[in-house]
Amino acid sequence: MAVKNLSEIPKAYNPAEVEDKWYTYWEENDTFHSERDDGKEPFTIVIPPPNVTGMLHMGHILNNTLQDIYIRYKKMLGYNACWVPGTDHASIATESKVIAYLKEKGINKFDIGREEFLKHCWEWTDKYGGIIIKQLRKLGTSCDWQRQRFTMDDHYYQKVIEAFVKLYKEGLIYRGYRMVNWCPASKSAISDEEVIYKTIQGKLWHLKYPVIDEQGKIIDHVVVATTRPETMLGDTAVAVNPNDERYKALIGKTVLLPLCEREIPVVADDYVDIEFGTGVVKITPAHDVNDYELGKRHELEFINIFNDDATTNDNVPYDFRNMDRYDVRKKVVKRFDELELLEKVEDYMNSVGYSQRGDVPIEPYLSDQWFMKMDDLAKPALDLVKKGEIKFHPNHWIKTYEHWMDNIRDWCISRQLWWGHRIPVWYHKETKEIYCDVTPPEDIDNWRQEEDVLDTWASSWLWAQDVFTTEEDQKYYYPTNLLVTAPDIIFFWVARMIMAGEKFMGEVPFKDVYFTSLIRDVQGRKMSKSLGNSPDPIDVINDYGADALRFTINYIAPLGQDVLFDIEKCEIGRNFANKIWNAGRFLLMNAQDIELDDSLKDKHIDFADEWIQSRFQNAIKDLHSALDKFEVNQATKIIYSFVWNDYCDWYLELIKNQIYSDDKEIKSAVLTRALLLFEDMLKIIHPFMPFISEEIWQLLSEREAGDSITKTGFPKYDESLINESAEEEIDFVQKVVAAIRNIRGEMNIPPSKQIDVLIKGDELSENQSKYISSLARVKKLEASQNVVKPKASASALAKGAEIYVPLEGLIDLDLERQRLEKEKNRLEGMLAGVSKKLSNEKFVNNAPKDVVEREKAKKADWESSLSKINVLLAELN
RNA sequence: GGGUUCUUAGCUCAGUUGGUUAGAGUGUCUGCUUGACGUGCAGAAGGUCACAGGUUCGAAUCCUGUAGAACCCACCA
Repeated sequence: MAVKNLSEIPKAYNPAEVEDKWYTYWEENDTFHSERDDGKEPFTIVIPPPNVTGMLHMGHILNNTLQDIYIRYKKMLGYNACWVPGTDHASIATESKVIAYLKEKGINKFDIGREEFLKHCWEWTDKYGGIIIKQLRKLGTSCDWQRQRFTMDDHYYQKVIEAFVKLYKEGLIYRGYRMVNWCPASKSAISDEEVIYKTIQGKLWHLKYPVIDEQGKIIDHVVVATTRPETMLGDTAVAVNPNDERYKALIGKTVLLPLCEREIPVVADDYVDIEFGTGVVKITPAHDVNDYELGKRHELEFINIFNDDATTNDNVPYDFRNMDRYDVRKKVVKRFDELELLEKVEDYMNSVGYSQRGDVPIEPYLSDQWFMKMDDLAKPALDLVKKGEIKFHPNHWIKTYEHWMDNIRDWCISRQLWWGHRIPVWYHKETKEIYCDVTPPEDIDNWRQEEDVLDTWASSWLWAQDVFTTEEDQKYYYPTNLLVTAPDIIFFWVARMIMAGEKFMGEVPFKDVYFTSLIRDVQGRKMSKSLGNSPDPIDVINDYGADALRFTINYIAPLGQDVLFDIEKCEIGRNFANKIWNAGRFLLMNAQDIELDDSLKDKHIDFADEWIQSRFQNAIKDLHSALDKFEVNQATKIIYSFVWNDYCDWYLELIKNQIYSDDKEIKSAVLTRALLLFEDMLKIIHPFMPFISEEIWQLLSEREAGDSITKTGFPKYDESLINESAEEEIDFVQKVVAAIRNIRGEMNIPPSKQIDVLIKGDELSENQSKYISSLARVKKLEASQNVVKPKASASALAKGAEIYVPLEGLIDLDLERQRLEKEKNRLEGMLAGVSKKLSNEKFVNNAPKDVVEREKAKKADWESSLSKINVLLAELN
């Protein structure tokens, strides 16, 4: 083995120079492509498809880094890892963008017609659809780009239609005239899940309605309280609670609806809360969900007063027509005031449903829509999760999922849009007969196809199964293994994919679901465009490097809790990358002028080698365990502390003597081992930081064309390398060195000044002396049980051994006394605790034996230390 | 109204079934041109584990309650 000849390795790692280079290399060499291979077990992930016109944001970074970690990790473990990327057509989101774009050019979609409009949508998709995909490459994602899919691909489109037809024929999809959530901005129905409730400071208007007798004479007034006075134009009743003593006489009477001059009944219904407002409710059956139900119970008239954009229609009095709903509100209130029918206006905090996409208040609206029956689909999907066939991480999401599934209502799947999967239903022009199939009716001229398209989620719910375009592929890769997604789409997507998997495949779509953290800013606010608190990940990558961003975001992201992200936190990852870089640089620079020799790797071994191997095996073991439990931030911490603390801070320092040895063979043996371990270390780093690990791996020796660290195996855990006695020995060295450094620090002894050290304790091995001397900068080191403390010296304890540093002329007795007093106090405190425990009979009798034994050992240990400290203190005086 | 999660060092967070001296990063302070790295090295200070009860020989950890925070669901005219 020979390291590459390096004229100069830059002092600081420069990610910008290496990242694009390796991504191109990986793509050119098909590094991420997966083919069916029956001899290999697949590990499959389907990407949560971002909106085709979307831009990468911080949430995507966390999400996709996690997927990439698992794909690269599993690939290195020998699985046939396949990560299918793609995008979602995002029906409503994309359509509104195209509409806005056309509007600027003065074009209305209805003027140009469906076909023309869809052309614009496809142009838009082609123009912006590649952006997020390119951005993902900057992050280093190892997606199988040859398998890139789009929810409007021909094959996928066909599958969506087939699913609809199947469910329709089974009676699970039906058409109905129902009250739905209407988005006046997109002029479409939306599902319950697309309604976001916001708490809004509003008002409660108290309106007086005249009560009339049979002759039409006003005999009284009732006062109704409403947050939406404009809907009074559609009122067809007034309701009171049947048990409300105040209004018993009113039931069955008639009210003359002001402005409309319509006579409407007073009905009695339990729905009315006696305590709330005036106890009298105006009923608008066509524009309120509760009023709708009440209207059906009392067979009231349903008067729709709005057009599809929430302007008033011809069902309202002439003066109020063709006005925006909020203008009508003002006008209605004003007129009531003029008529002296406005009793009062109160401030009122109200929860208002907004359209998720349109960001305007939704309007409950009666219309013909398509619905999917949920009960039969939800039950098995719930069972799969409850039985553990699909595992949620963290698993508390099961409760949320269960609650939703238990209370699920039918899903409104039709959208009054054009961009999407058009519902495969045709209506006979004459007979009104309904035809539903994957192919249009033969006598197509006699039929009219349904105008509506499907909800985006009624296409993406097939994602896990239909990104595979051949039966063989589907059979091989499905069920997928892991889904990584944000919890905010648990209902939209996760739940429905589980339903679709069970319904169409008879099998779970994935075995594990990892719900990622939500990324917030340092103040804990959601990242949003309007707040401007969402950094552009591409800027962050340019400033810090993709590896740094990847590592940082996982390092700070706990499983299941929000992440408070700040760009400056990327210093964690950048510094770490730089640390790895410099460790490699150090080894490579020293290996330049010698021959590395694999046959030397078992020669001149000492316990530093055994120690680091043991530490490394432990790290591998812990890493597997953390990743198996989806504790990815724990995994990053294992890597960080092994690389930084064990490998760099101690191991490299311990072997420096040998690296600088004049004996070429020793030097060669030590460097060979250090580099072999370093190479293994790069492999465990690779899933987390693919670029820098590839870069250095390629520098370590001459590689074949197309080789990649990605294709190497993950280092195998080897229990025989666990070496507890080596760990013990180095632990002692570390403690002694730390104690001496502490004395140096506290006594202000400059690092450049060499000191003598005496240790009263067991004699040291040759290696131990060597290491302690060099790491603590010791001139003369002596260790034995016969050591006597020199007069003017500072002292400390380490694992029972007494350490003396003679400081004639340098020692500050007060400082030394303080140091020892501090240690004495600490020991006394701990001793008091353990003594109390051991003198408690109940503890001694009840606690497990090994716990009691441990406490006893502690006590003995501390007592011995304390007495030594006391002697040292006495000697000071 | 129902539910979920959370409250540990100045800040951000670990702390696995209750049992070592409650840890890390960052920030602060001190020292360091030590032949990889100042994006670094060494050292130090800093915590009544939100509060109150309870269970237990023993609680940051389990239970109950209180206060506070975030989110989800339902929804109030």
